[in-house]
Amino acid sequence: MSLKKRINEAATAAFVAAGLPEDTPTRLQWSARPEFGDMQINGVMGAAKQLKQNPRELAQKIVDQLDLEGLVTKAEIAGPGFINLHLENAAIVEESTKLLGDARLGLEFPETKECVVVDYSAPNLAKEMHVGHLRSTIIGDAVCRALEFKGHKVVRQNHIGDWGTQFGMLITELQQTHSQEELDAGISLSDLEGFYRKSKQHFDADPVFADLARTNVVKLQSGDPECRKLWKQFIDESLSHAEDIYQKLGVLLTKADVHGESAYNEDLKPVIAALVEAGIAVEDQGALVVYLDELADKEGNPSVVIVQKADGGFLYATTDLAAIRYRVNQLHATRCLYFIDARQSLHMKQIFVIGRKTGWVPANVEFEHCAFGTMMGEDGRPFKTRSGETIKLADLLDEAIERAQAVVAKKNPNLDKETQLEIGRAIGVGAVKYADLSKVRTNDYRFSWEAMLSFEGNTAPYLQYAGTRIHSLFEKAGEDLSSFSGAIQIDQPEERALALSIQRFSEVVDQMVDSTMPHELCTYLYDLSGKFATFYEACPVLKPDIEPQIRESRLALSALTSKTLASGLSLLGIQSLERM
RNA sequence: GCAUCUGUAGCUCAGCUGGAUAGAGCACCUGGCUUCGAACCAGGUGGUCGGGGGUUCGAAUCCCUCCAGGUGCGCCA
Repeated sequence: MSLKKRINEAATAAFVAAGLPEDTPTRLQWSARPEFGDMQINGVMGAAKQLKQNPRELAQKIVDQLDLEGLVTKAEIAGPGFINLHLENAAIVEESTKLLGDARLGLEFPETKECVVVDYSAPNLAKEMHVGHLRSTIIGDAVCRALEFKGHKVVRQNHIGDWGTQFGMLITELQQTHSQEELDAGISLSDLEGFYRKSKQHFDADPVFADLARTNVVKLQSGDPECRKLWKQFIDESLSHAEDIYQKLGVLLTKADVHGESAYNEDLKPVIAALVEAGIAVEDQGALVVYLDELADKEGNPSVVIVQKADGGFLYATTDLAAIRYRVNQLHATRCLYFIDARQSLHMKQIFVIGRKTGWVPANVEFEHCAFGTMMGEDGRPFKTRSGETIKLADLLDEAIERAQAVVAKKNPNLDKETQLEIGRAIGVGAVKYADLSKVRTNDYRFSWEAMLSFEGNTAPYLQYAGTRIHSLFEKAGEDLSSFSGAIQIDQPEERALALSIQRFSEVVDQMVDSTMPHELCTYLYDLSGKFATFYEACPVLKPDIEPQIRESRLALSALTSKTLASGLSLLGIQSLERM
């Protein structure tokens, strides 16, 4: 159990002993300022208010009951009723030593293991992946990693857009640009984006083409073998492009995680039938719609969802409902996360409400829309090229990598070319991912090459750099970083601050697993790296006049920092480096 | 019109379920490399937390209202 949890248990016990109900929040937190000690209990004032007691007197009663022998040197009452705690160095040492030998760095396994279905990335396969897919892919992936590390079962779902009217257009384009022999042999498209553009142009300009396209949609959806074959080829081709991107990004999605819109085709009619039978969907102007009083506005107008078009066609609401059933019934989800653009908030709410109304979603299964904002360019408007086109993800990553490689070549010209390129990749990709992950995901975020690759402040390179310094330290010391263990002692304030920062890792991961907000981990890792930089500056390790036990202790603290940093980065899907 | 999100230092952003004197980075200024990696560190300048009310021991945080901006809103996904 972590230091904080142990102290919190003691605080709760003292609350109870002082006559407070067991569920009174202690509001134990790390102190905002050093003069307030290491931790502070803030819950006394609130409790005193409820019981109409004098907060300082209540605080005194609690302090009298507080049994923190061996953990805390003093507990003092301050201000209107804060209790400030000063931790015992020995306790910090003991806890740090434990963490050094613990691969999970203090993170406990969950009381109940959940099955978390995570919907993320979900590119539309009609087009090439662009920057709009980046946030879902990166943030979703990081949350999956954290959930798995915590010990939950994670089922990734790449809900790709592989079904819909535009595929009729694409199939027709394929037929017109490829001979039958080529089509039989299997297609290869180097420029998916251009291919889509051309087919769209033909569709708009050529009525004959457009008719063929519409016919092909119908044929495709009714299972025509030739259309299905071409469609399948196009999907495979398009998917392999996406997989190249995943590979480059270091994202864990594979083909096995793909479960696209087309997979729900068979269940669309049953979904509609069930909605109608339950009286939830009703006819309106030829279409089938669902009215939701649960989402009515202030005047009482219900929210409306169309689940089937007047022409009998289905919409993405229908597909999403089928996906809900699949995730609950087939995947046995206990928690479902959707990493989808914030602009779809209303849609997601509607789908979830319908899932509850129909009883498809049991009360004990959670559904959460993990929304994120739009990626903006440096001008504060949606991120586009100068000519107004969306930016391909492949191009964005290539540019990031090139820029990073240039910096590596400049900063560290001694490295051989191959290593420079390798490191540049890790830094460039890491910088792009971290820039995104480190912002609160629900807000729009401004993409800036300058801020991202200046490598200063709260950036991936800063964290990676901290890691390389530790590797370098161990190399110089002639010790093995990964297996190092040594007695820790705490004398200097910088050592103490570093050790305390390390204690927080497990609670931050817990917090991130709960909130699905990776920026919380980023903020923490940046703080940790900063604490290390300060320590590294103030506390020499290998200098000749350093006593052996100090050297050992500082090496141990460094090794522990390295472990924590590397674990944190890996949860974010960012590579740690030994040199850069 | 309705719904929803946002407004914090010149810029980019944190601020956890209300907690003490609102924090970082960039930029700017002052220091620190003949020995552990200076892609770094120490320090400084800089804020009516959009405006106004309210709730209370205490508000950037909760409630109301106004202002400004973004996004969404029945047959695309």
